[in-house]
Amino acid sequence: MPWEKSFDESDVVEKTMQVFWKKGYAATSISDILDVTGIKRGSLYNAFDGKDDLFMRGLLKYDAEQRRSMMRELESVDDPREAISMFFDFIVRRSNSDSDQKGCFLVNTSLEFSQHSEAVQKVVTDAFKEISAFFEKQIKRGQEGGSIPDTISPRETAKALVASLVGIRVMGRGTFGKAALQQIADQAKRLIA
Amino acid sequence: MPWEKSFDESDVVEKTMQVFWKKGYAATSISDILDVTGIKRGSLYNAFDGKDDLFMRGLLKYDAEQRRSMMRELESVDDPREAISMFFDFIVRRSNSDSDQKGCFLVNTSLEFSQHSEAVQKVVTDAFKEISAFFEKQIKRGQEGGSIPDTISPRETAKALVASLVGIRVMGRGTFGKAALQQIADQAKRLIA
DNA sequence: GCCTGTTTGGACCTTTTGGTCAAAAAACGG
DNA sequence: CCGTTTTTTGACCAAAAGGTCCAAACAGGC
Repeated sequence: MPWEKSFDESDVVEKTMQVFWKKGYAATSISDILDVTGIKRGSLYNAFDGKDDLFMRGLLKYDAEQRRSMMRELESVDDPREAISMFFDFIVRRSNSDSDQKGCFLVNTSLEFSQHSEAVQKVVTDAFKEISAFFEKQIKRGQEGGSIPDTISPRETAKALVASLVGIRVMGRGTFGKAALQQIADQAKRLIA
Repeated sequence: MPWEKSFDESDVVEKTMQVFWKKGYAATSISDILDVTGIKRGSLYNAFDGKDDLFMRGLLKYDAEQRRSMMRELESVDDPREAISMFFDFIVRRSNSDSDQKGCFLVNTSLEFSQHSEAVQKVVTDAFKEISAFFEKQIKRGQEGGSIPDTISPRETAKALVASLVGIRVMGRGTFGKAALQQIADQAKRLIA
């Protein structure tokens, strides 16, 4: 059994993810990836299947490390109102602390829609569905506990919260200033007030 | 004085706009534009400056014909609450009636952020600022007339409405179903209830 | 220290990219 | 019907795209 790779495979995926995240799929070239990873062409194609493969891996990594891990933390928050509130604050903080203003990789990808495979599209839509389901669950919990009014519709309000979240992610790429994002988040919370 | 162009220049811009709108800047090639317009390479470069120029013209056309013209109509609506409501319904209808699910050209462009010139970025940010200002104005009018509660902040609520709008436009590209968009819009309206 | 099987580097390939150019074609004034 | 002026056409270009390939470099087992 001879030899291990000299480069860290997951490190390459990480760096590749960053580029796709920032520039999008179409605007990112293999040369860009070579530059940022320091790896050589042959090594890349020896370890991965190509551009699509790299993109998918990056997207899955993002989904696991950013979205899923955050949601796992929030699942353990007792107060459902607080869980939703923290979700928004977390996203605002994330948006405002990224000097590259890359936004959300999932949102960005959802707008490159047509140029992606069904598999990629599924990752994105599933992610949004899960976020929506999370909000819905928390709203129901809040209604049971009496902290959220029974008059609102859990499912529809959940979708509205997702839309606000997406809006924050888009506007966070430069259209509005930093202060605005928190303001939007605070307004969105009024939907469950 | 000899000869007029055999092709309709504004027709070329229209068709070009549709392609950029649907596929984005990076994923659209000159050949795509040639195909969809039926024009030949030389003619294109004789009439326009290049890809960037075409993109800018398309974006300006969209802004004028879609966003500005809609807002002009809404300016003349008496009831401020109704004006805001109609804005959302209009966008929902537009999203749901587009079989290509192209979304909003301005929103799409705002996510291609980094690859565009300052001039393009300005068109986008100005558009959002104007929409926000429109909402703010209507909210203030509503408060003066008594149809919108004084307790809400006009400026911040306006921004939240913009974010919701953007969210609808993004989710309208395929993530959520058609019914969901109207539901989100209806929830967003609760911010001024 | 040599054989074995993998990784590496980079030359190379084809296709596509955005863009140029010169010759041919066409409408107008005279 | 002839020059002038502009559009049109398609060949052409250099650069960049994504991807392939193979000789050289390499770390194990024996």
